[in-house]
Amino acid sequence: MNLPPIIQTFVLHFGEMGSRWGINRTVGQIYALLYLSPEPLNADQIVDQLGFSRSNVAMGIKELDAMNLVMLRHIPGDRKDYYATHEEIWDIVRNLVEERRKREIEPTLTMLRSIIMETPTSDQEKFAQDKMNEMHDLIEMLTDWYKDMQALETDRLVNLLKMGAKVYSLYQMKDKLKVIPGGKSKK
Amino acid sequence: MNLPPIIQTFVLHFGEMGSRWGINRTVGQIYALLYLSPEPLNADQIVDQLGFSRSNVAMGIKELDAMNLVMLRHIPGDRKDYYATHEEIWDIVRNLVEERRKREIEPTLTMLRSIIMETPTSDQEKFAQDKMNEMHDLIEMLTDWYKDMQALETDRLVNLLKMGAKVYSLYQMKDKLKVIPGGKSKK
DNA sequence: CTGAATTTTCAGTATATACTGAAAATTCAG
DNA sequence: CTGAATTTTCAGTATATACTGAAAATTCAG
Repeated sequence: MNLPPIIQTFVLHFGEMGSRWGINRTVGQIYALLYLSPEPLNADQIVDQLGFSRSNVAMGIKELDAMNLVMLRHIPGDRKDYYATHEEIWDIVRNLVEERRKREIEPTLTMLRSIIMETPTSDQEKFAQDKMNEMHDLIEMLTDWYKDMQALETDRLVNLLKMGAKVYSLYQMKDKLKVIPGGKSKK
Repeated sequence: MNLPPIIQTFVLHFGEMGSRWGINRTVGQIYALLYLSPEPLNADQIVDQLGFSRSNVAMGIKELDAMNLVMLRHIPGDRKDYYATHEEIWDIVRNLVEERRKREIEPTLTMLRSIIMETPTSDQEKFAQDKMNEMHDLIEMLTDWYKDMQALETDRLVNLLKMGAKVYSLYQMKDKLKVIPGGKSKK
């Protein structure tokens, strides 16, 4: 690996972090490298900079592509495939959350729903079903909330997040409030 | 493994899901079993129901304990250690999020902060630092928001989440509103 | 259509992680 | 304090995952 120290630290960190996610070291490093690169990179450039085999890089790119984390780019007059990460960091976040939802939350909800349907044959099963039902409702509530947030435009979402819990005091006030016809919004 | 089918499906699912997290199959299954059990279980009971070795169970419990996902219980007149999950499902969620924050987010923030401090020695490093700075600010904003939410009582948090994006229209209205002295809150 | 450039696949191997059984350590009733 | 009950540790092994190099497949300039 032959990178400026600042970049190397970042790349190595994401390699390690990757394993806490489902993604392996190689994939984490490739992503980190692309994220920090001002220009799209081709597979050979990645090989040069990270030092693992060509085929490993190909597999890593394929995986990143399947997760929508990386975009294929072409440079006129060059047959090589170049890859880049999304420009806008909020697009990346939305994507990460969405991928997680698909891969982890949805299958769990499906499993829970099908089990909750079944008729329990013992007190033990009845108890277990009740617990699963509780879990199901909670997860569903969280994903519904998330879908709502996902639908907001980024700057609105940021506003809301920046308010944090302050929005709650507003919420509590709602019945004490009345629209003033001539009032001005901040915008 | 000798469990009622409903419970077995759930336990196996969490075993598989575990690997998408950082936790292994054994740990996932033990947790799922404890979650569905009306009573705390001891290591031997877990061995009987899940069918892996005593020592593996001991290690799994230790890991769950380190993550605060499991509580040690004692039954009068019995020397064995019994374990149970938290009763309140929101406690579980808060715990999971908190553990993740500690294990994934905090180290990343620390790394980013220390790199951002350094003086770039090239345009490439400058560019990389700018990207890291953007990432840092975004992560910090999200964790600040999360800390705010974590501090809310559960029922308030649930209210807020259930409102979803509707809270945003409230937020936009805030300058058009005025407190009506005699107004009644919902409570 | 040809063949050089490029990417992908895949069997084989290396590495990391999970799991076991036996032994050591700890706990506590008597 | 003793020793049976219980838990924990750990070296060895099994299993799963990551990685490589070579060969196959694909792409496209000429």
